[in-house]
Amino acid sequence: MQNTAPHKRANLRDVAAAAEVSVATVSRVLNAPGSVARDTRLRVEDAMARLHWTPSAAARAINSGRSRFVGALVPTLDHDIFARLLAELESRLAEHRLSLVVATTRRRSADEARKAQGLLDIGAEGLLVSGAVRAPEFHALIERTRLPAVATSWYDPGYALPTVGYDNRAAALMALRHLTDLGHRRIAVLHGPLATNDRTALRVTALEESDHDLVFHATGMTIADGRAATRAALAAPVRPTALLCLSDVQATGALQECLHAGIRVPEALSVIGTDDLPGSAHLYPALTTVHLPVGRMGRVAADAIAGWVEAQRRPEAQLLDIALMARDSTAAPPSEA
Amino acid sequence: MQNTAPHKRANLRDVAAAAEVSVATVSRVLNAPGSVARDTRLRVEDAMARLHWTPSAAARAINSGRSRFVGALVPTLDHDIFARLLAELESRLAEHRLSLVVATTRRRSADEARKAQGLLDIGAEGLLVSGAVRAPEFHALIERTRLPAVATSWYDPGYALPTVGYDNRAAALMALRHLTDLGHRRIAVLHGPLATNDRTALRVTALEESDHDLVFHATGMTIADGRAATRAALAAPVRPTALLCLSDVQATGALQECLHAGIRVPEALSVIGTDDLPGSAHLYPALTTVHLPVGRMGRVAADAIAGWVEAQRRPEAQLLDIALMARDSTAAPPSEA
DNA sequence: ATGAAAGCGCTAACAA
DNA sequence: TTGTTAGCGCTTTCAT
Repeated sequence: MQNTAPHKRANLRDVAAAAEVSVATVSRVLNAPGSVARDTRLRVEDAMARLHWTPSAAARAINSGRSRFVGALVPTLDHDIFARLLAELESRLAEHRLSLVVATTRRRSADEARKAQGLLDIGAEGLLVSGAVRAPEFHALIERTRLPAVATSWYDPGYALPTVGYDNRAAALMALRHLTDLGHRRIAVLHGPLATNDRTALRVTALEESDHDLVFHATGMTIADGRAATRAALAAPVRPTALLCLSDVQATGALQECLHAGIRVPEALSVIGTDDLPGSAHLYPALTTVHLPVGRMGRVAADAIAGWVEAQRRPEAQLLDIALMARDSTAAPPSEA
Repeated sequence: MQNTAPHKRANLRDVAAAAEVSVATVSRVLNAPGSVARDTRLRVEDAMARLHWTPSAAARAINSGRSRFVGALVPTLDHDIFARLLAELESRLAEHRLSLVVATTRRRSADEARKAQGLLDIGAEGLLVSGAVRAPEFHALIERTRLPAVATSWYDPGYALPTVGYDNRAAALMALRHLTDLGHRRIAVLHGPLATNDRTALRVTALEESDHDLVFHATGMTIADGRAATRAALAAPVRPTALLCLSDVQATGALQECLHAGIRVPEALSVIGTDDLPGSAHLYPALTTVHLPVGRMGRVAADAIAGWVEAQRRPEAQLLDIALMARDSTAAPPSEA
């Protein structure tokens, strides 16, 4: 029989008592171990261990005004690109001793503001968002609270939030250039929804502004959508010699459709993607695509937001390099059509 | 010029002052609105809005002893299966007004205990882990702290933690049965690392214990690994007529390899997977596989942990159904070999 | 229905 | 180097 209370979690006072020091000393071995005499410190640490004590994050937060976590607002986790982004964010933030709380917006503008508010309510010190946020309430919130927030997946030094990402226009044009350099003139473009995805919109706009005569096919973001859009593109009166897909997922669908339809790639049709997903190099044929540095983007964004919340350093917009990965799905167009 | 303090975030006291009530009343409109007179409540709510006030999560946590978030410990986010699991967890937990903090273990036993401790330190009320956790320190931690924790991706009513998942042995045997029913006798099995993935180990063991004469090929969890292992399997002195892949990723690699090598599937070789990833139905040929209900698992697990932390209801282990998705990558073996 | 006041577990200014 | 003590923003008795 012990006469201590039944089973309450120990607190700092208990540790102080057990180590026969004051609460301040215990707090010191936590926050400034150097300022505590060696054997005092040892006694305290021993007491902490005996009582299985860990400081209460809530109590520390209330005093320090810091919660040590940031929120990430992504449209979905179903797309490999966001999953990889989060993975890198999480591991890099951990190095800054920051945790990551995840929220998904399902591409709904209403969710953007609501979930951002939710993250704020639970004490997020910063926000990471993917792409431009449409909801005006979101921006009002950020402005009002002065919450550090960085946007990823695109680059725009003029945006309200610091951006860490690549040049989406350049990515689309790089793919286009590759095709035209090979001699393609009849090119169909497969792209995702413009209304809910500004990166896609940027890519499409860049292509529209080029002098080339492109046919655009809007579709969804799944492999099945890519297949369907490919069917549509190939059924056009003037059949394209190349398919420019603004997402590797759609390109994957395009390749599948060609396989099913018996169309030889790249001999009869060239296919190029955008993203360079892990699987893209292993498709049949290996997909030529524009590499978007998602992993590095995650790390850079993590450092940016960490620097901001830790040291009040508002980061500059950062442009990350993209690169053409020429593989086996593109070639010169068939000599005569 | 205002003579209020520069720009401090409002607190409950400020709201009370603005509404000309006591702090207790403000607290009440938050926690028991019914017990406050209608127009007092209106006055308070108005003050809250005017001051843009939201309660501090840390302060509430310190008083209520509740942080309202749970942690998820997953090996990686790079695999579609974990990404989908997290997506479902997050959205379902949100319905319970719980947030999700993500931590990845990179399949390292040392990380399991370290990251779990980290989640605890920041105040997680519960833990969700994927698969069996090897690290003994993890279990010691759970036991000592009595932290609600549920394991997903497998089913074992005898495990230390409540499990929410499917029968991995049955999944492997279901795939095997499909092949043998078709007449296959020479079957090669492609599987991932046994040492770090217990679900894989369960599947492999089940196959080993069957009476069938199977050849096992251990490989990694990428498409490239699947391709390499397929090459190895097909180079065997007695060439298999079917490939049983314990992951759809490996099956995808197998299909790619066959495409590259000019091996016709399913005429010359049957390929079956396990997982039923979103893309699997769109491979060429469409992959026959065993469907694992990852989405539902996420929702069920979220409900389980929520019930536990909210109502101290330790959940029962839950078995989820699996199903064979017979598509185009399997057929009877070639008549003569 | 409302208010006064005592904490929750910790940090940090100030003293010694 | 160590201790005392006043908060941090909120919840929760206990009065009224």
